[in-house]
Amino acid sequence: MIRVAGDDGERTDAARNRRLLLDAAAEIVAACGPDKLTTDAVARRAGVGKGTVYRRFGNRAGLLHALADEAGRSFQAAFMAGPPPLGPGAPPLDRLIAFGEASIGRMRLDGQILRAAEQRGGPDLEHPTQQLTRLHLSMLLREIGVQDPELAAYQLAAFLNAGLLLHLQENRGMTNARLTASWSVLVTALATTGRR
Amino acid sequence: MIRVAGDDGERTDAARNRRLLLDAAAEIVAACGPDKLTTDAVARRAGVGKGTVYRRFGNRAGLLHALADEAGRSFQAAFMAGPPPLGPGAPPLDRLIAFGEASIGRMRLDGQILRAAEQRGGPDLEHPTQQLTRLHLSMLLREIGVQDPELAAYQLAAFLNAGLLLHLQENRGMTNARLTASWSVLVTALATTGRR
DNA sequence: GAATAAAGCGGACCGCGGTCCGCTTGTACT
DNA sequence: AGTACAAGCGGACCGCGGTCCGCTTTATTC
Repeated sequence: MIRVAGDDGERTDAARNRRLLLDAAAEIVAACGPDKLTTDAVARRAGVGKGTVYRRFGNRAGLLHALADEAGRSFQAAFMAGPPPLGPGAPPLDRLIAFGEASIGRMRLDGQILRAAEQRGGPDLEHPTQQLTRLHLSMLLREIGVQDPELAAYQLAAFLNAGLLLHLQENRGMTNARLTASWSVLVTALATTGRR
Repeated sequence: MIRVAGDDGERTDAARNRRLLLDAAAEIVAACGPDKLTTDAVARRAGVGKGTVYRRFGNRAGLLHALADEAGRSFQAAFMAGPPPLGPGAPPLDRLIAFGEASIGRMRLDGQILRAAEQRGGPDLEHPTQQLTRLHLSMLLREIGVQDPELAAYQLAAFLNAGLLLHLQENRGMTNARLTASWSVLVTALATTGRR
């Protein structure tokens, strides 16, 4: 088995079908919203069988996650390697505040998909994207000197959950300014008092 | 229409069926766990039609919620009218800490049902029980003088979410002591720095 | 107790997520 | 090119949540 550039162990037809499915899914979501995305419809539109959806993505949520990740890749790049205060270079507390602000602002655009990707029992806590978010948060929290940064990262991530933020924005009419302010208060409080 | 004691507008047969269904559900959960509870099975066991389940409880999650509420009634009583520090009489920060500790400890017993009652997109944020929790939290936060107590209550409640806590306990092996400690740090930080 | 309206009831039915398994296709080796 | 085999594929199939609608029971009025 010889592997070539861009190959991650996938057969060429499999890779092609992954793209077909992702594109089909993106079109359906754009047209009807994530709630209307059925695995049948996306398979039909992609011109493949339904089994292929599950082979590639595990389940419906996996497909949505893959979609959300494509949309969120630039966000990841921004907080990992972009300009401060979101990216490296700024003090950790500033980066935390910027991260929350960016996460909240992002909801208007990608929130629907992110929420749809969460399945019963809240977000997939062990999904790579979630892990990356928490890793980032815990790194910043550790720099600040917060006790138990891993667990604190879970706490903070729980509030940045798409389902919650969208609910607050849409059903409770909370402005992004208010959400951001409350986030700032929380992380500032942790940074000031929650030291080791 | 003459109403008698205990009557909340339900016809007698309806009330009887509600009890039959709740009892049947409790039995199934006790025997097989909440994941095995199907609406068909509970209807069959209660000796009623499936439509009745939906007439009484709206959906599967509603049934689980009703079940969880029965189990959690004593907890509600404890933090609303029980002895301090959980109940009234203690300083608000102490009550907050006690509330988190009690919520965390409660998971071992009722966590399964509480998690099962949460549906896609996290917990039912507007369910009366959730509202009561947040009302309690926001009251204590307001006493302390925290900015925007309503929103802070959402933040704190997000961390006390059953799905998250159970995940941390079961899949990440976190002890209740560690969870409680982190909760204390968080609320103490808010109380110290997050003032208006 | 007869009439009547409303509330309740039940189970057939539907759509969707997810599985399964026999068939096909791509890949590596000769 | 030929062969062998793993990987991929597709769509029939299943179980469950949720809806719908014609029938039954209950409560009220006269």
